[in-house]
Amino acid sequence: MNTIEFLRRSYVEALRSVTSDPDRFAQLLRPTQDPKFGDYQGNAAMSLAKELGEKPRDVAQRIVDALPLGEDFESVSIAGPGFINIRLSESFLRSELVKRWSDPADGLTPLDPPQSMIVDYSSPNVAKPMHVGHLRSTIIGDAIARIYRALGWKVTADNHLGDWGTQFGMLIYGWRNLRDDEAAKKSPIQELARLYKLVNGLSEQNPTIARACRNETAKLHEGDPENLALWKEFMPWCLADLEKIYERLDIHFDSYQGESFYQPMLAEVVASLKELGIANESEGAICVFFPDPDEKVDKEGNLVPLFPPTIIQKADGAFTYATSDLACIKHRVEHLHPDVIVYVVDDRQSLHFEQIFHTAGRWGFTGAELVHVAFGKITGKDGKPYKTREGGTVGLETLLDEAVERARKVVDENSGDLDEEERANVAEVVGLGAVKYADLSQNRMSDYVFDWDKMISLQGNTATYLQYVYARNRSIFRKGNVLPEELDPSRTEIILAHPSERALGLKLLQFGESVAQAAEDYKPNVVTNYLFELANAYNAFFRDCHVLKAETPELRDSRLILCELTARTIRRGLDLLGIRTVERM
RNA sequence: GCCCCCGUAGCUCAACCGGAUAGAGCAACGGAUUUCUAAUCCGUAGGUUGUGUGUUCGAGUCACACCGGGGGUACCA
Repeated sequence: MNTIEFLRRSYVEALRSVTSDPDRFAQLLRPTQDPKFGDYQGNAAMSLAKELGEKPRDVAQRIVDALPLGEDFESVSIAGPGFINIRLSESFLRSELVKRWSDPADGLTPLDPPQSMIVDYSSPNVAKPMHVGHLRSTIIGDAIARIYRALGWKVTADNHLGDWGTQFGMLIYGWRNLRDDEAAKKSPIQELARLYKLVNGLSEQNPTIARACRNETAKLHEGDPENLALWKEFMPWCLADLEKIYERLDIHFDSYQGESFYQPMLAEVVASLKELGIANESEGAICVFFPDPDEKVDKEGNLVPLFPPTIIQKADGAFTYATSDLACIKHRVEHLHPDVIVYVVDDRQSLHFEQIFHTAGRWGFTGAELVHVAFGKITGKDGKPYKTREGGTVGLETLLDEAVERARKVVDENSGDLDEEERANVAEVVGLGAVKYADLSQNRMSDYVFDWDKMISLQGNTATYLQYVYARNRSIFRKGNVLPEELDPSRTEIILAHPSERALGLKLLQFGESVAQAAEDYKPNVVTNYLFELANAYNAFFRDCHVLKAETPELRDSRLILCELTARTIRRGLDLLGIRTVERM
């Protein structure tokens, strides 16, 4: 159980003496911002006072009187207008830390009740090189999947590939007319990549080629056997190519159900929506309209719809991505029965998701909660979308290479004692970690400025800082010739006498509630904030409380236990974000 | 036109569905090194939270109106 949940149990009971709805006010229990106020504060009295017509401090006093002081709470006091400040007892912290030692989940407690979730993220177009624009969805989506999995949910990570688009017309055209047989034999993926680039360029300049490509795409969509055969031949190559980069990023999907997968269902979707009167013909296209049930009107007295209409079948008969997304919801709900479906897609598609979520609801697919986890764009220092110096899009692979290269430079400058192989590994872990963490540590809604120096710089809230704290921590065990397994907090008393020891102990016990918070809001930056605070608490401890030179063997062991718990928590926390650690750096 | 998102220190960002004196990092200045890894740490300085009204015990957070930036808005995805 999370520390705050434990506390809340007593708190709810105490609230029962002043309100019939204690759970609502128990939510107002939270960690204090300043340790001088204690560990947790309850803010219920002020708002309750109003309802009861009493003075806030009197209400607070009644709550405090009902709280069981003793074993678990060292002090409970009233401050200011009616804040209830709670300080946990050392014996409570100690016994929780002992439990934590043998907890394989490192203090993460399952979200109750455990449910199932589909996380839809990354979703690149196959056969086109991945670029910086795919980074956020991929990284944030993976973190959300990892976090929910760690909290006991059944998570399906699904990559909704763009595998049915116009790029295949170009590939088919190129393959037929411009293929280099030898190159194709040697590396079909590279040959496809070359052809895509080539034909894409050609068709921009040459309308005849552009038309030919569109024609090949149309034939594919109509089920032309030869084009379909080529598509089937290309797909495994494309997937293998994607897999390479996912492997490097340590990102793994449970399924790859892309646009092509839903293609056969689209006609039926349109038919069904028409039959139910949800979709209508308008200007030759089949559309879903969104009339406002409240019938709001504008200044001219015209009805204002909730949203503009969305087209599910174009006048030329083609389906749209709205159709595909609706088919996808239907399929997922009917076959996978998720409780929640999360779409990690950039903010610009907010309207689209509002439209299809609303439509799905009217269509009767209300079983799953549908969530659009939106995020802003990546910009350069000038505030404009991140581009290469030449103005082109930044390839993802190039970007990762540069991250590792930059990390390598720093490693070479600082870690002369590591051999070549270890340095390369450290550079990889640090470089990729920097890229991921820079993204995840930011509130996802705002645009974020891509800044190499800040990212790889090791001060402040960066992955490298945490990785370094971890490595220094491990160094203590090497230096002291101690194996963590040799420690045993059931034999060694954990001592929290120094304020820095106590603060670290408390911070360790707040891991679970932070991750739960991050999950609830789909905000990985809550985890990064926590880890940064934990690292700072550890640094203060490291400064104030010498471990190996502790005054007594008991104190030394106690501090080693705190070190080990910190290391585990950092490792686990970074793991939730898809970031690795190294023992030395 | 309408809708959505954003606006917090010079810069990059936090602030846990209204809580105590708005917190970090960078940059600046000052300090700590025969080290448990100085890639770390400590201190100083820096603010009318875009503006204005309102709601109340209490507002960066909520409401309304403006200002500024970005995005979306029926046949691309």
